[in-house]
Amino acid sequence: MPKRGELGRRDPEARRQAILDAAVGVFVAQGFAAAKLDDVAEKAGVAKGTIYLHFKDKQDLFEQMVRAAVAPVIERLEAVAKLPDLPAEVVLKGLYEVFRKEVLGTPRKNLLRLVITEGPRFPAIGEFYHREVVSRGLQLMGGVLKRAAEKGELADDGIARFPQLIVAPLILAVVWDGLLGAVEPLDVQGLLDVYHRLLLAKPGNAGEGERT
Amino acid sequence: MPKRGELGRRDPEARRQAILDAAVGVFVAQGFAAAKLDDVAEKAGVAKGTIYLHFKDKQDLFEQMVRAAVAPVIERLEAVAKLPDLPAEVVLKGLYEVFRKEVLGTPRKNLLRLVITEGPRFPAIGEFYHREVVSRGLQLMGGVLKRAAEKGELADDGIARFPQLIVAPLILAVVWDGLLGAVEPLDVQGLLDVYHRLLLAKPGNAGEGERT
Amino acid sequence: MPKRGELGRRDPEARRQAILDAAVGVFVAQGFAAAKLDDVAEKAGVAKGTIYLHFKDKQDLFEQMVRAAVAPVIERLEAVAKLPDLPAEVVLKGLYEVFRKEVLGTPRKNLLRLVITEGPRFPAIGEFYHREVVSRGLQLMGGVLKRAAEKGELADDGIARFPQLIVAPLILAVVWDGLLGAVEPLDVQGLLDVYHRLLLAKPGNAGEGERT
Amino acid sequence: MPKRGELGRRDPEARRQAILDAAVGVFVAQGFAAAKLDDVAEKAGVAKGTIYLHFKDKQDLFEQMVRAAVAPVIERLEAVAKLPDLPAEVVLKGLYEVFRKEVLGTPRKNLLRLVITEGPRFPAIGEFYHREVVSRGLQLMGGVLKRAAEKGELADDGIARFPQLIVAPLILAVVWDGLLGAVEPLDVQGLLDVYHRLLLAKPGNAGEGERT
DNA sequence: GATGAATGAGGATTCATTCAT
DNA sequence: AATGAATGAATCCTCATTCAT
Repeated sequence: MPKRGELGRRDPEARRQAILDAAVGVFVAQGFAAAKLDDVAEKAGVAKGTIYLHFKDKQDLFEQMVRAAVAPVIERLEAVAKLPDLPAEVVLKGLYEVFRKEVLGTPRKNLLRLVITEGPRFPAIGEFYHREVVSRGLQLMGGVLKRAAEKGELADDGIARFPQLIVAPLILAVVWDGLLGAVEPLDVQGLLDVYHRLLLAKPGNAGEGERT
Repeated sequence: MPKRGELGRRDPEARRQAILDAAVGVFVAQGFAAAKLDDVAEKAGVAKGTIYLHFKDKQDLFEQMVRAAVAPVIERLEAVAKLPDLPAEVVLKGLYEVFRKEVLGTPRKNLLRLVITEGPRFPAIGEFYHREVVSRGLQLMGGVLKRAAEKGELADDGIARFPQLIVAPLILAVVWDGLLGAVEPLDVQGLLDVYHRLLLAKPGNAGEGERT
Repeated sequence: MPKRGELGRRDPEARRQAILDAAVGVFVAQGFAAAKLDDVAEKAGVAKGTIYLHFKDKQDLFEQMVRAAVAPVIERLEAVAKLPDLPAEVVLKGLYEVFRKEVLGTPRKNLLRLVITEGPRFPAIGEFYHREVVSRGLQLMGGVLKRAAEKGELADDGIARFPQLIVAPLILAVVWDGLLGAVEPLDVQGLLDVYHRLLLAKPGNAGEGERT
Repeated sequence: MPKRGELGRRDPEARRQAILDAAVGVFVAQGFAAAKLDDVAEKAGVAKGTIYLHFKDKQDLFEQMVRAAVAPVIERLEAVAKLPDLPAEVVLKGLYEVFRKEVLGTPRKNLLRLVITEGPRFPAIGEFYHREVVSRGLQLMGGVLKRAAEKGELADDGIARFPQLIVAPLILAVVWDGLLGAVEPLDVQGLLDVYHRLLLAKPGNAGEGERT
């Protein structure tokens, strides 16, 4: 939380970023409609008017904030896409591991929840998110699963037709955490372990997996 | 959409219900913060002030609306709980079928999404929802799964430890529909079919590797 | 300047009128852009929000205020139009007399100046003013002048083609009063007397008129 | 509309003038209150801050802008004042001709309207305008008219006491154009012709009824 | 109880003015 | 001097809540 004036007048990009960072926090905590730009400004250490030097209005700030926050995810996806073909086992393990450590264990999960929450009211966000994240992710996972299916590694070849299934427990975890986390925490690690086994278990060898 | 005056002046309960019904629509469409009580009143065919005769304030209306809307679900759960033990196969099939037809195919899905998205800002809702729906549902599914596991019907006995998994694709479907449904609709039926197969063990490996 | 609460809740028309009355004062004093609705509300003895129960927004208030303020003028015009044909001499004398006493000598002149001032930025006002006041007035004066011309009462028959000329010294007086009145007051009575004589003087009898 | 940088950095006077020129356009189009200094700066090809190097604040810019814009008029008046005495006939004809061609037919009329409409809120402008333009103009016209009256050229000698009357149809034309020009254009030429005839005595009654 | 006009705190946005560069 | 990013006071407008009828 930078204090007023710490940001050099010279670096507009830093200011912009400070506003975006502050916006994440405020929008996540309050939702779009209830978020106050005053709060964003204060948190960013800038004056109210400054926000409007960088963003057209509240909605623009919101959308750009989502884009900026999602950018690293996109980069990751692109990086992964360039990797040589990896076995489904490895990809899944890595995905769940990364998600658990770098999303669920961090405030980042709140952003995902925010997208889920506000997306329906912001078509632009839905489209952007689909284009940049979802369709790329599906493509990637689709490829991995198809190869796995061909090698007979999947418990059910139908999985390859629904790469979304890979992500289902992650969405569940995020939603659960937001709604019920305070009442009954979820053992995400355990859940993902089971799910992972479930996806890859060959018929006929169910349940043989080790558990931590 | 009842018109003003159609509600008997004598029946406060009908008025209350009319307000709740109207509230569902408005809150679902706008979210809590952006919802206008003016709209609720108009939709309910009631004067704005009347809302305050039945509900303490906007938040109270919201919470009671969720309770009321969730009530039928609770009843269903209770009814099902009284049924004799049914095989997992049947229960799952029925659950997915009902969900697909009576939730996803209807405005009701929006309510579930509303709970998911606004819940985090309303602890009372999280607690209520957990107490009345989630814990009961888990209990129910837990029992079904445990029995299924004992009979070796599950692809992985770990599933019995995470009844939440049963619901994961449903949550996915609801979230997808809200965020991406307009861009790329999801073949829910196909998805659930695959998932259903995935959860249930293939013939030939029944009873293997029981643990516990 | 009614005080808050003096207006019965029951009489919305009175409130509306109070707001309009207050608006005249504020808009006249500040101009449209600089006028503060807070001031209007305070002057009208109502809360800010109340204004919006009667008027869509600031511009709507402005336009309706002009309409309301101009209404009596329109009525007058209509009343005069129903009168039997009067000689130009009488009509002119009456017009100048009324204008001097009931417009120039009162705050009403400020409203005329406001219309002149803001009209160009509010086409709706220009059109309304033309339709309701100007064209009717021209019609009226046109008839009077035509008859006068036929009877040879006019100094120049061309006047009948430009009924606007009747009004020229009145506009001059209003404009002068606003811009220069504080520095050098204008003897409107004297000016109008001369102008009156000028219009009606028959060629050949110039200057024979008595002066008060 | 000079582009940034075209103005010599060396010539502060040119910058000042560029700002004044831009200001005319913006103030005329929007009025004082609604005019934005951002627009002035952009139009002048200057940074917003630069305005404050030349003018104390918005009001100062406005007042100086009026002074600058009115300056040529003053020069004209002075030039005319040095001319030998001309007959009223010629002076009037010339005045109306010049006004019609160089004011009404040009954006300059907007400036006159601006002075008329904003003047009342800026006493300094009223005083300045009176001192520099109005009183000189009146003096000038007063002289012309007095001589004309003595020669019996006026339709009514009273005109000499109200030189303002000369200008009444011009004010009318400017006001009409702003308020009603879009709805019903005014035949200024015709109007002025009639008025001109009206002011000047018909042959045959010259010299009658002189009064001091 | 029911109404809906009235309230006024609250929040998004604008823009004259300042000031570090 | 010139710049234009930054400021924050000012203002329109909304809407949850109240209350006289």
